[in-house]
Amino acid sequence: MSAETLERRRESPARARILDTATRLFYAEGVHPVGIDRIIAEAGVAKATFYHHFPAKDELVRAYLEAEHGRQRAAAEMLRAASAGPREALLSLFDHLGETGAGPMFRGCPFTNAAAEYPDPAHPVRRTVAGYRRWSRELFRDLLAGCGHPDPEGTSAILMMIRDGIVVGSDLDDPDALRPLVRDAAVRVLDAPVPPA
Amino acid sequence: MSAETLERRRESPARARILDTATRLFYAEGVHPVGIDRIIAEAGVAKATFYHHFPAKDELVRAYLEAEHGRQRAAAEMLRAASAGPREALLSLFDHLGETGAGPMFRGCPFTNAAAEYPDPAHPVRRTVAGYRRWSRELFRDLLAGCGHPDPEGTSAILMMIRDGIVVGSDLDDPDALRPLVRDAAVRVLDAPVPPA
DNA sequence: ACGGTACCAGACAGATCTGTCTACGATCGG
DNA sequence: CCGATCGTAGACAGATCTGTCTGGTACCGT
Repeated sequence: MSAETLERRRESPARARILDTATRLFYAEGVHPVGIDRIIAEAGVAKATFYHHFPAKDELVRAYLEAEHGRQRAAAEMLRAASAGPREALLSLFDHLGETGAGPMFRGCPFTNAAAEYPDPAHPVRRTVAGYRRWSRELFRDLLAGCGHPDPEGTSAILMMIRDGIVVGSDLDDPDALRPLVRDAAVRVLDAPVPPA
Repeated sequence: MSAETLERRRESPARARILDTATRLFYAEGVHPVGIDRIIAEAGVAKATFYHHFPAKDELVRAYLEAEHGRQRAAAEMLRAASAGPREALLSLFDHLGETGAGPMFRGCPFTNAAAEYPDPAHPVRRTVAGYRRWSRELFRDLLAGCGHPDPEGTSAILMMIRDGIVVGSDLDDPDALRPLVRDAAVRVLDAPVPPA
């Protein structure tokens, strides 16, 4: 198969319709409860077309998560560019997280939600989730290093805890009660004295 | 139906076998992927017996979560009793969380995992999850109030974020790297100056 | 004009799943 | 001894699900 063929296939409007529909349904209702039949019906696509673009449902799940990863990378890059410095970028990342979590369509983190449906850590979907989380943690770490934090490694892991807590809590508890605490939480972790250890 | 009948039914060994098996399988593999047929086969119980004790699968899921809630209540009470004061109790709760997360069978929080499989917030299973989270948050709040913290309300919500971050991270990232950071994270949140707000 | 590719429509196999049902044995209080 | 209850074993209906396959249409580069 030629490179142009692969390229054309990746840009196919049918493929885009499948991926858009899957993104909407997977995020709103979960992966396993949403069947292929439903996706192709709502995308207006034939079954053969679906299996032409995606060899199996799991590959569609992976593509859904990869696309989400791409969107988050772009959003993070925009926030970083609009911020005065690394510390402001970090804090606006958390503000953004709190705002997203208070939106009406928020249903938690697509990655952790998907991971909950794939118990096997060796599964390709789980590896995709792991890749996203690695990127997220490294983003925190690099911004911390950029603003001269004495412990970027450990603090990035603790910021990751805060991040997970915001997305889980915004989904399962009251997101409006959580939102005003988001920046406070990040600042507490950022400005706390690092233990001697 | 008499009160004794209900009591006998609740203590039935067949019911206990069903619940134990369901607990093991639901936690390890998720709720939807584990079918009734598999549960009754591994529990050594007839199908009619299952539907005699549980009107539907969702009720079994609820019972599984309620039982887990009970175990966590007992564990928290033990830790509280063994601690010198509320602050020590709080910190040992987090230590306990980190240790559990590093165990070989750890698969994340049973409640958030179950919630990820039930998108509808009005579903009985989701209400059960919400009840557990309310209890957990109030436990934090009361311990904070007990050790004279100036902002038990907001800080309990931030500790809840840390809690969620520990269970998610222990499942999806490297639990052994996370464990030494757990107490540090809790202390940073506990001892940070409360913003003027 | 022709071959390759993309696409639609839908039947189909084979394997799930939940929940109901029949039929029968064991135990135990009254 | 009798009726209620608890239990086992398993067939069954009805609705899923994934992935394959057939058949036909349309475009596009050569």
